[in-house]
Amino acid sequence: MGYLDELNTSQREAAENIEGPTMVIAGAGSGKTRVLTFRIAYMIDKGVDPFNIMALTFTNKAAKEMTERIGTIVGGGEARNITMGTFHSVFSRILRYNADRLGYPSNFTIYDTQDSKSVLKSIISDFNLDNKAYKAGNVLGRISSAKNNLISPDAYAQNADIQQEDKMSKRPEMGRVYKTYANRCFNAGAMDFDDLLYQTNVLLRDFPEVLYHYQQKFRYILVDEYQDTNYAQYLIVKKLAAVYENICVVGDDAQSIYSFRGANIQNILNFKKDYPDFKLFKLEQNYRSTKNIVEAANGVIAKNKDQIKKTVWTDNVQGEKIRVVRTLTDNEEGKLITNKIYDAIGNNGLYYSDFAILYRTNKQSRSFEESLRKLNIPYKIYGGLSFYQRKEIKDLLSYFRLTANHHDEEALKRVINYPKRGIGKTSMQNILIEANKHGVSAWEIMSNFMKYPVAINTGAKNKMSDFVTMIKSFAAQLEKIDGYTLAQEIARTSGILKELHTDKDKGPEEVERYQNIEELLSGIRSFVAGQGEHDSKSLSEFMMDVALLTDADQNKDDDKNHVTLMTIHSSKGLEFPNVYLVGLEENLFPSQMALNSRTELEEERRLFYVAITRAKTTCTLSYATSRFLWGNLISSEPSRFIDEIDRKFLEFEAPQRGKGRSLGGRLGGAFSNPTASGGLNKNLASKSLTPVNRANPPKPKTGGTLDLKVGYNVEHDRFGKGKVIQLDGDGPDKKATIFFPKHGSKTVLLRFANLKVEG
DNA sequence: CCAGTACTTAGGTTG
DNA sequence: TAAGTACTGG
Repeated sequence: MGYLDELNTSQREAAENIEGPTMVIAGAGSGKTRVLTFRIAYMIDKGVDPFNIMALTFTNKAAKEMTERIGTIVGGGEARNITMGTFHSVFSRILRYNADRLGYPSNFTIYDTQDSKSVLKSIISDFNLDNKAYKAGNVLGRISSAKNNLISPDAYAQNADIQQEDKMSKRPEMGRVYKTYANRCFNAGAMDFDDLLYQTNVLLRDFPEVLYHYQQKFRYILVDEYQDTNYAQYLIVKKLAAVYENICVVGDDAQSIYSFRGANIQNILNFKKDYPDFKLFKLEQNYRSTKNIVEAANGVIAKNKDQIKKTVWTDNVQGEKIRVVRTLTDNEEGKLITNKIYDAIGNNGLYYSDFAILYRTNKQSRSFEESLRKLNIPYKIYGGLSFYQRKEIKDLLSYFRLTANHHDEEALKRVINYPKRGIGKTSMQNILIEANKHGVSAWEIMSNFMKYPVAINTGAKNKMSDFVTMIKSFAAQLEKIDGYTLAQEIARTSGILKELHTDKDKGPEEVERYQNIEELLSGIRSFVAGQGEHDSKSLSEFMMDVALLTDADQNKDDDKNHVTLMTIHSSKGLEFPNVYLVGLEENLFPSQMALNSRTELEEERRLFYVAITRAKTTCTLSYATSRFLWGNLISSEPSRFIDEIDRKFLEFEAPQRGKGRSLGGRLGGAFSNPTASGGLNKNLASKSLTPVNRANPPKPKTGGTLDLKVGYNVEHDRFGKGKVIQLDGDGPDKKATIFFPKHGSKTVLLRFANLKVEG
């Protein structure tokens, strides 16, 4: 157990106190992960069975890091038996195992936020609600917070306070929407992210034997980032720990920055009430940053009223002062910071990866991105669209989802007519209406036209039946062949691969799409390979985890030596030698939206605290006195947070010479630049052209509807020459799918297409 | 069905 | 400004 010698006194005490309720308040950079991992290692050394340990984190990254670190201490074999992961992944596994008790299939789909919003959009439109008051995102937020507070649809509808709130925000039908949403998800065999916590609570509440089982299994429970737990998470942990009370929570109230999504600081305070004889450990020595940085940050956070008292200190060197720089515009800010990084690397031989640019809002990344590119500095912007959210990935995954769970309605809607197979919106709408009428899935209707007569034409019915047959043929192989082989077959047979392949020679974006699909498939291949040849995994196994994966889980071996650009929120838990904290302006940071209440402002201040404490050696703050906002140049004042740092830790940098000149050049250019008015003229010109085109009367339609056959060569006004590859629909709905060498294959309505048939 | 246009809106984010 | 959605004409 020599590894314990690597801990300081309070770290060691916290790690060794493995019995009974324990709370660890861990200041920034105080070695929190180290305590957690050593604590688990110590437990195992003391004879605790790894099967009895559950460790919960908030991000996949944290879970992965901890697994690896424990593995190096106690050995991978032991580490594997610990139940470790995010709340969502750990409880999704428990839910799958017990799904039948709740009436869900064990292979239930996990709807991501996109799916959830799409369900809500269709409900809102079905109910004819005003989609201004009922924006899918807002409605989902409302439902999400209900679920996180364990309020069922029925309880929601009966709660007078909630009804009042919804009336005030012009959403009186919220209760009905929530209930319908829950029903549709259930009928689709789908849980959304919040359900994973909500339904776990239902499971533990309604099935005492299940609760008993997991109480016995998880005799030792650890929770990381406890300040970020919401009520649903809090209650799960409380119930599971109720018998043995071997619960250890680790967190830092000063770094609570997610209250806007339901995190509740009160959970830290409740801990005292729930476990009066708990032991409290404070980790106050910072190993990360210089004295200047630590003390400056302390001074800032001291301005908050709500906090648990602690004194973070460090033995590290005094270090440089925090630099404050001012620029005239946001573009100027980008150039200046980028130049500083360029110089620092050139003069001191540092790595690109020693630098991070942190900002409050994603859109601020633009000016830095431009300047970094100009100087050829490698950078990576974190955040934004993740791999798994990309259209082509979601499309293919939808086929996999549908194969595993036929009732998955969002997957069905996505791919029923992609690639094009002549199943239109109206036909599908009729199916969905029928499904909702009977309270069954759309699949149920489509595979049982005898039982559920629907008024759509036979052609569409036949095509749907073909689709059903195709998916069923995939499903028949789910447990027979390995996941990679099946995934490949689905990609091919469904037509997705072909669809993207015909696009391939079009442009870089199309090529990228194709590459993404290849990347997904190769990801499946490595997942499936597992240990040996005989235990290769199935596609259903892959699908169980895929909804919970994020970009960080992709083991890409790309170059790690780059400047990091990210929001302060996503920087939590990370550290960098040199941090540039940009856009320190009133109404931007603190955000304008946080100025209404003390608690909101305090959360912004904690965010500022998190930002400063990411820095190990140097920290630079910057602000611009004017900034482009939605097309307008607005002037801005320096953030109050700069003033909140004691002057003795700051060094104000004189604005650089020549800056005024370059700005003058820019503005002057904009005012006097002939292209500005030229551009305007161009717009006017193109507008005045349109009526001229319209003046050309459309040619009268020839009888193309009648005698067109597959294989004919035709000519289209816009797409040029092509060959008919498919014909669908009748009368006015008659349409042709035509392959145009220049534009790929298109489907056109014959009524409008004005095709010329070539002799 | 496709493509072009008019109109709206704008935070932070994990799973 | 930029991006996304809803609408409209062929």
